[in-house]
Amino acid sequence: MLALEAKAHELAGGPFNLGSPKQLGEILFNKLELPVLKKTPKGAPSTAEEVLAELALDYPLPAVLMEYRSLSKLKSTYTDKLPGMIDPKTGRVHTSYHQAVTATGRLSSSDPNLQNIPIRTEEGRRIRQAFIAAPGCKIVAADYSQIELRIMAHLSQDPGLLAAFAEGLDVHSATAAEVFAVDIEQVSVDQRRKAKAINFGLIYGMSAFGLAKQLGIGRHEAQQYIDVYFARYPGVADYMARTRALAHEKGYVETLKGRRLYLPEINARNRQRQQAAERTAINAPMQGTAADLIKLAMLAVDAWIHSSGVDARLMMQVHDELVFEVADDAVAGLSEKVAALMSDIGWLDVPLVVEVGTGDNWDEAH
DNA sequence: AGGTTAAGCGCG
DNA sequence: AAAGCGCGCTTAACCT
Repeated sequence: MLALEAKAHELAGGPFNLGSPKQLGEILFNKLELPVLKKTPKGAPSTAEEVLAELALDYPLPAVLMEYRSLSKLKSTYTDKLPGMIDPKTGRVHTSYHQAVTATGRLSSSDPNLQNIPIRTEEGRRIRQAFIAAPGCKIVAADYSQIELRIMAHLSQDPGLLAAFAEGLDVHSATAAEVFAVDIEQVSVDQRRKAKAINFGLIYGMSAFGLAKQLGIGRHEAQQYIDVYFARYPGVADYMARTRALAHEKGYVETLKGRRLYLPEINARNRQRQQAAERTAINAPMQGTAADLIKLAMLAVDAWIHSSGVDARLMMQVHDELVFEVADDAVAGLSEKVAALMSDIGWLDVPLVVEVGTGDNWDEAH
C-alpha cells in the first residue's frame, strides 16, 4: 500500500491524502484535467470505482487509485478491525443480528457485520480464510442456488422459466439460449454474461438505460434484449405489470408468506420517486420471499439439531446461506440433512437446490 | 469533543 | 434529470 501511495504521489506530481475526496478531485480534475464523467448527488466530480475504471483506459493514475482503494478497504474494515473485536471470554467474534431493520424481511448484521465478509477477490478471500472451525470441527456452508430467480419463476408461473428450473438447467445459459436464439450448448461466455445481467436486472426492476450501462452497450440494443426476453418469457412480463398495478392500487406489495412492504411514494406526483417505488415493488416480493424461506429453514434446522443431538452449531446467516460449525464425524450426516431440510421448505413450484461445501475455513467451504 | 452527512465500497 | 434492490462500515468534511 505504501508503494501504491508513492506511485500515486509521483503520478500526481506531488503528495496528497489519497483518502481525501477534496484533494483527489483537485488533482484529477483540475491539475491533471481528466474529464468529469459523472457527478455526485451534491454536484462534485465523482471518483467512484466505475468512473476510475473508465478513466484508467486513458490515464495511469486511476488504476493506482483503484488498487489502493480496494486494499485500504480490506485493511481498514476487516484486517485491522476484526482482531480487536474478539471476545476475550470466547476467543471469537460475535455479530449482532437484527430482525426488525430491513424493509424486505431480511436479517441485518452489525458490530461487526458478518454479512459482508469479502469473497469476490483473491486478496479478499484471505480474510474469509481467517474464519475457522474449532479443533476437531469443520465449517459447513449451505446456500440456496439462484433463490430469487426461482421465486420469480414461482410468482410469475412463466412456463419457460418453470421448465428451465424443473430440468435443472443453468438458468443464465437457458436465458441466453432464448434471448439469442441459439442452442443452450452453443451459448458463448459473453452471451451468458449478458443473460446474467438481464436476469439480475429483472429482479431489481432495472431499465434499458441501466442494462445498457451495465453491459456497456447502446440503449437500443439493451431495449431489444429486454423486448426479446419478455417475448420469450411472457409470464414474467405479465407478473411485472401485475405487480406494478397492484402496488399502485393497494399501496403495498406482499411476499408469498404475506409479509407486506408499504410504498408511500407509489403514487407520488414526483415521477422519479414514483419510479423508485415501482422498482422496490418489483424487488421486494422476491427478496422478501427468499427471506421468509430461509427463516423457516433456520427454524427447521435448529429444531433438528436440538432434537437429534448432533454435534453442530448454526453460526451465521448470510441471506441465502447458512454456516455451521460441525464435529468432523458429523459433517457428512449434517450436510445431507441440512440440504434436505432447506430444500424441503417447499411451497414453490420449482425445486430448491442447495449447494453444500465443507472446509477448515469459511472460504474452503464454498 | 462529539455527532452527522457525503462518498465510497464490502456483501447477497 | 434520472436511470439497479437490500444492508453496514470507514474516512473525510462539516456542524454544534
